[in-house]
Amino acid sequence: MTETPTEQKILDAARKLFMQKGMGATRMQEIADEAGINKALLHYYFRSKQKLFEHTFKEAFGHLQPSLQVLTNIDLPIEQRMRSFISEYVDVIEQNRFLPLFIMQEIQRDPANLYKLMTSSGFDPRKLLPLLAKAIGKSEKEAFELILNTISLVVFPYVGQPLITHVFFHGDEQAFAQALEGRKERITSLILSTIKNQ
Amino acid sequence: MTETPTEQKILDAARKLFMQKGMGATRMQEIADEAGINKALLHYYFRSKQKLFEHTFKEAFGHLQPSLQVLTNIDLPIEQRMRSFISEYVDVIEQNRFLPLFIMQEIQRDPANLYKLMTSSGFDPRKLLPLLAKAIGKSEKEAFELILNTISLVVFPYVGQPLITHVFFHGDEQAFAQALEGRKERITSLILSTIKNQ
DNA sequence: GTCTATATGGCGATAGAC
DNA sequence: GTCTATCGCCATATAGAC
Repeated sequence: MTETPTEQKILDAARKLFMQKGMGATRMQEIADEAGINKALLHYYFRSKQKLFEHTFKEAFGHLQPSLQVLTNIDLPIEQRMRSFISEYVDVIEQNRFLPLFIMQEIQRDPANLYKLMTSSGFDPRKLLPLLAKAIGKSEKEAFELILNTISLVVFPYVGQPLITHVFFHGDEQAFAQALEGRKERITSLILSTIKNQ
Repeated sequence: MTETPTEQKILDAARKLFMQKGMGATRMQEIADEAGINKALLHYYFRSKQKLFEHTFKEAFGHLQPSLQVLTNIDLPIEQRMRSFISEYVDVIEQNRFLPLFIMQEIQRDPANLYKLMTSSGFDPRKLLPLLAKAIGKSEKEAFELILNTISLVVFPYVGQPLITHVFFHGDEQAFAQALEGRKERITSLILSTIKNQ
């Protein structure tokens, strides 16, 4: 802890660039320039690009955990849980735009590692299905579909953002952001409509 | 047309590897090995890696075009159009499992190129919004959300498949496929419920 | 058309002075 | 701790023999 100013500058720069361009397309030189320091210093503080990336990623991924945890809070009614989950999940993504993309990539590369990352911070999605099934009074199959639909609706727009922005907003990212305003609430309504009885 | 056997071998190898690993992570050497020929031959038939990639991508992406076209068929009622679109889109993906991932990667790499690819085959998503807005009797903003939600629900499970299979089905891909059975119809119902008046 | 050998350039990483 | 200079590798691409 208690990071040095330089270390902090590096992390800020790395986060920003990884967010914008992803790990593969980001050059160490760019991070150094953005941080206003030399390329060699990156390797002095973090041994490799991979380690630097993992560091910034874990930091960001950790922010998702609270929103996942809320799903398992059986003291709240299911409607409330879903509402909070969607709201917090979207907020975190908005502040860490590269997270969905990274997760997509990591899903293809090593899904087991990603699962380990989740469980190691105390959230096991496998335990989620029985919990949700009971809460909605339906089968685990339907609980699975509930969570699948929710994540789909929340995450996809951000993964598709470059194309969506280009096609529908002529490259204007602010217009894209504006189009997504209030989407949290609309998704919530749509999802909740699927768990009403009948 | 009438490709030479070597050309065909290259295309088969390239398609397979690009789909599995993406353009950035696939090496020309790997393609040559998979095709059973030499690296230099790749450049003899296709001038560059970029050109080879675009060639295979266009081929695969072309399979999606018919399902997109059906959206613009104003002779059909909107409910029918959405139903057919979802059904055909899912069918194509089921038969080309890596296509969503392929497209995801291209979205990040070069969205403008992807858009050009769509329009060049006669489908312009920009013209879709006014069409859909009229059909559902709502604003273009709501038409945008309609198409966004639909694609999200259709595509996401396939992009997330490796993680989903690992977490919820302990690696059993058949169980995953089974869980998605009938999803076409469930998505359709959900989507159609959003375009009913009020 | 197909191969071997090599040019060319970029990037991550390191050595070593200060 | 921070810098300059450079190494070493790998990937795309090309030259040229056969």
